[in-house]
Amino acid sequence: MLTFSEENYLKSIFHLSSDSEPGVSTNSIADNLNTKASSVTEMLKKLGEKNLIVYKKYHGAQLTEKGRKTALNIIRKHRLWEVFLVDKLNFKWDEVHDIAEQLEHIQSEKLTNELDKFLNFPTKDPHGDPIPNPAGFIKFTPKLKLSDLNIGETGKFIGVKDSSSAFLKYLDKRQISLGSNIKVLHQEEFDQSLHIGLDETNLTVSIKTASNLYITKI
Amino acid sequence: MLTFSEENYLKSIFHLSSDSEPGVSTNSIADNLNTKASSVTEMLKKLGEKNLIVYKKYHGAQLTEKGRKTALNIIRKHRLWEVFLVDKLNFKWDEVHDIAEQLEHIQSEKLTNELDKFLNFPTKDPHGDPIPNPAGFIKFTPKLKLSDLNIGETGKFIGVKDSSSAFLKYLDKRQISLGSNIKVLHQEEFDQSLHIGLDETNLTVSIKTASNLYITKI
DNA sequence: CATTATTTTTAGGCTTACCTAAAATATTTT
DNA sequence: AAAATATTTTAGGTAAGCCTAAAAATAATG
Repeated sequence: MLTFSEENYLKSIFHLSSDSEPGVSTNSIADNLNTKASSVTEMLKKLGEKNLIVYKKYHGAQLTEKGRKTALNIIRKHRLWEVFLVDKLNFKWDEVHDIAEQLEHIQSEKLTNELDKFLNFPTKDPHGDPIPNPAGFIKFTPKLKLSDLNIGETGKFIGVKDSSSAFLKYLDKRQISLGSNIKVLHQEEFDQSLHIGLDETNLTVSIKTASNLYITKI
Repeated sequence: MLTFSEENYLKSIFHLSSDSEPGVSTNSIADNLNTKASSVTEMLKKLGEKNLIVYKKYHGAQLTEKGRKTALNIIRKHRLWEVFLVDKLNFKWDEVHDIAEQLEHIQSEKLTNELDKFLNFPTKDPHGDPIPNPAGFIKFTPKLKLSDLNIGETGKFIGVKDSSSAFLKYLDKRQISLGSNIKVLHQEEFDQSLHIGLDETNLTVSIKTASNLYITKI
């Protein structure tokens, strides 16, 4: 049985892990969790003792298999609850994160699995992120950004990098929604903004926006 | 914003309050929450400072209007989640309490109200207990027990006093379910057990069981 | 009504998860 | 590679919520 705090650290370490860098740094975790480096050090020691991470002083943390499974279970719950909130309770995709942050800590395997069944075994959450299965398997799709496309290419919008409420609301306003096909028509020289074709209309998005949209080439 | 602990104390004080006795005693709260009297004293001071209870040293605690509203909101969430678990996720009435104990602390008024709507504004939880409305109004029905009936009288089973998993499972086994009509046929002299008629069958229940079943005369 | 028993509070400790400030280690720069 | 900078850890504190044991207040009893 882990505390909420321990669970949040594991989740943070999971999200900050990349294939390239072996260890997740103390400061990056502190930033991510809005806490101080000294608090992180303390927690890393504890998680290390519980064999959830491998912690080497001054060299960051790496999830063990046990830690990874635990993190993925929390992420599974988070994303299932997000689907519940949007599909069943009429929440918008920009309103669900904070509530799911609370719900992800509810302990009941049966609950998680019954919820999964009730929602018809969804594979993605409302932001396009994949939902791990009960065994902790997660299907990663290569993360191509809209800004990576060449002029003339078309992509299908499948997820967001920045899932802040502000960004999600902005996308709603521009009517850019998950599943849309987006064609890159032209790129401005001076600010790299992209002219894109979306359904029957054309619009312009900044390079910053474009690099927050995940797509698959089609 | 209250902590889980503070919320649990308020709920406990609410459940232990009766019209007759003005204050809820320190020890009864300690028993109810499986904690020690000294911990309770400490918390009562804090809740008093927050104007959630009126606390007089050595004379127990009484909820203020603010405290009562807060307690009822937590109870509302607890009972709505229980309905959700039973009606939507196929849980049995004896499996929902512990999970609802966790879910009742989720903070989001919108979530509570959308859940209420999704469940079609239920008025009772799976154990027959009334669900407070968003304003904190709760409809109490007079609590008559099966053991209060006279021989020959009939009552409708509307709720349980003891909602422990063991008791609920026992009722399932005897096929005594919410809504059944129960007629008191005879009472044994030596152990006060009751012979009752339930649907087309007759059975015997101990006086202890009978005093844990709430009914309305019909 | 004084004595005994029970209940409640106080005093002093413990753990978790935070914090700041100082010390230690790594990394980068010259 | 030595000096400067950045990162991380250690040391020492705080608040919440729990604990045990002792003291104080209330309630029960002869």
